[in-house]
Amino acid sequence: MASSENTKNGVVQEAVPKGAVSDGPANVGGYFCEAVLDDMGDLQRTMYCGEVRPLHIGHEVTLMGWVNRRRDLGDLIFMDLRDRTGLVQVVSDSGRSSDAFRVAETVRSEYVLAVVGTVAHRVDGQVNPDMATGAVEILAKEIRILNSAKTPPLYIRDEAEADELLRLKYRYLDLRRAPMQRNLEIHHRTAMSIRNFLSLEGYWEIETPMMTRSTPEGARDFLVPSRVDPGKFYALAQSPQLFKQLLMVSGVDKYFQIVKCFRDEDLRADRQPEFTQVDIELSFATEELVWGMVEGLVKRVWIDVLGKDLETPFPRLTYAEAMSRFGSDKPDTRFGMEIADVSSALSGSSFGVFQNVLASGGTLRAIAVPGQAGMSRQEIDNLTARAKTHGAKGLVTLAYLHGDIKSPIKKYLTQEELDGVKSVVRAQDGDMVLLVADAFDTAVTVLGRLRLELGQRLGLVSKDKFNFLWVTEFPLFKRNEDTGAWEAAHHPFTSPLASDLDKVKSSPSDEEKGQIRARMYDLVMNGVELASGSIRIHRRDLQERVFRLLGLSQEEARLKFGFLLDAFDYGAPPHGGIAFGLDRLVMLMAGLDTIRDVIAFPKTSSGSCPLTEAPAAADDRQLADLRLRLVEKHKGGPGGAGK
RNA sequence: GGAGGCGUGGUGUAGCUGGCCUAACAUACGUGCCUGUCACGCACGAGACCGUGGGUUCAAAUCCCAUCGCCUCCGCCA
Repeated sequence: MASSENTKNGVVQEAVPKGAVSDGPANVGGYFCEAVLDDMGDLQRTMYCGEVRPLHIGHEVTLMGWVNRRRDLGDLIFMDLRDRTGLVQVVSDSGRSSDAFRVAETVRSEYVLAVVGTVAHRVDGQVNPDMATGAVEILAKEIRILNSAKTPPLYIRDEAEADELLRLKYRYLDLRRAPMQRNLEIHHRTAMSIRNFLSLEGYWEIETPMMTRSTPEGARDFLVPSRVDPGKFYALAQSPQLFKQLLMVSGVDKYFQIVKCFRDEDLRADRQPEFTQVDIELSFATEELVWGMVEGLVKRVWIDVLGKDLETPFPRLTYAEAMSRFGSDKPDTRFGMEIADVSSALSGSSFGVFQNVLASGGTLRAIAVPGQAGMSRQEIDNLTARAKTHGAKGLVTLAYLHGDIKSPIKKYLTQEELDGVKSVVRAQDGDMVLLVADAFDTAVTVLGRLRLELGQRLGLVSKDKFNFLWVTEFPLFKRNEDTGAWEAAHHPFTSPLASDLDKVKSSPSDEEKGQIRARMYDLVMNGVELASGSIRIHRRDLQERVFRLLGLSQEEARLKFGFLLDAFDYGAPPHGGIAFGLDRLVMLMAGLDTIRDVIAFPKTSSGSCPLTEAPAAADDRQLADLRLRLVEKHKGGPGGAGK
């Protein structure tokens, strides 16, 4: 092009702020400004790119899409045109249609085109077996540039190698990539499958308020100041819990909602401040009813979305059993290495630490790590350090190798005791036994975490397994480590187990409080909590009693939950339900490690959105409307330049 | 709130036991050539002062301090 000389000056750069994507010289001096943009005019898309097949050969088609790649061979130009269905090759040569060819010469990556052309067989030997449309190509008759594009700051390729911050800033480009489109589709199809299933089962989808009142317990609320009533705040709903219970009182009978929930807590790979729940509630519920329904639902989703069947019913495990066997309330059952109680095998041991722990009500627990008896000194030290960060005071190792045993405490143990441990933890020759002596909770939690870490590291976790299970009979209350106060383990509306009801009715001691079990259940898959629910309390007297045990005065209870208690006075049916983390579910189905990849516009781990730059400051006028004044953020203590 | 990792042309990385770095490689981008490419090829070219601020030093991308951002984990998430 004649103007190419002038475009070389790299003019643009100086105007572009650092860190911004620069316009390529051609984009600026040349095509980007000069490109003659066409109108769709009377053109209508006749099919999608990825769906062209040999059966369409000879047909004239009109395709619309983005230029994925262009291969310019001089008098022959190939372009891969992309839409959400995939790619198809468009060919333009100087001989066939010189108009189309002239346009093709000016086209660049990510330009938006309308292509009219004939579907043709590829020339002999030029079929691309790696492409769904690899047997055909489009002989371009007309090419219209519907829009030009700057050189994108990320590659629109399947393999994402870009920094995630950049991907989030240009999310609309990141989402052009096929794997991301696939994730969005899986998300959509999962939601559709759930809607269909529940709808057919007689559940009504009902919307509940996002702006509601702050709940005192649980996660931190996102607050929304009221302009009309200055000094007062709404809270963004953490879950529709109370509303769905009220809907049961209303006689809705079966409710569900695919709903955004908000929690102002720190983020993780699988935690976002706003996330989507599948919230379900039904009247006259029993555990069996809920579990059966959920099993049917999950089965349906797996078939609809993944084309795979699941075996139901799912195995069940009580909380107590899950803790003692796996050291977790969400055990990953894809591999063994279960925790064993070696207390009685070592009860007579002369090792002082064991004696002390046992005497003070503690326990000795162990796992056998397969084939790891030959672990190096350093590996053992690392494991011990890991155990300590998880809360253990130490870690005892027993290496069973070639019929011999290597252990720092070998001299304190008899052969009988060593054999006893080996048989209780079901260790084979060549295994490394890890033993923690501590209070029950600490011992199993530490070993549970080591079990997970080692299972991962040793490749014992098979990626293609989906191991579902129900964890049941959770404790109703748990103690807050910091304050010592009793809190609801799930939420305060969870019904106690009938057999533990007498403990609720009386004035239980702390020990008894800790023993009260709840009609609560979690659906766990591969070590991830997928759903959580319970049979609720539906009677005022019982609800008030539970509030009291949680340390809520009658006054406070009425202030915060009066509307619920009142509702219970008017014929509340027994009811219960469950809530799924939809994004987590989709993440697991898609085989991903982070929930961000299945959410179109997620937040970074500090809660910001690089695309919109939210959160952002409010201007004075907004603050004035809300009668809010900001307090200066004070920097840390007096500058201790002591170093 | 705490711990760890990362931050170098548009992108992905190397360099980071200080001087051979007036920063390398790949890719993308631009120009030219090429009628069967499909990660097209070939040639030429433009492009970063190394997140930011301060310090140490004759000398810093490289060491130290602070700070910002991203990621992971712990706490937290009824």
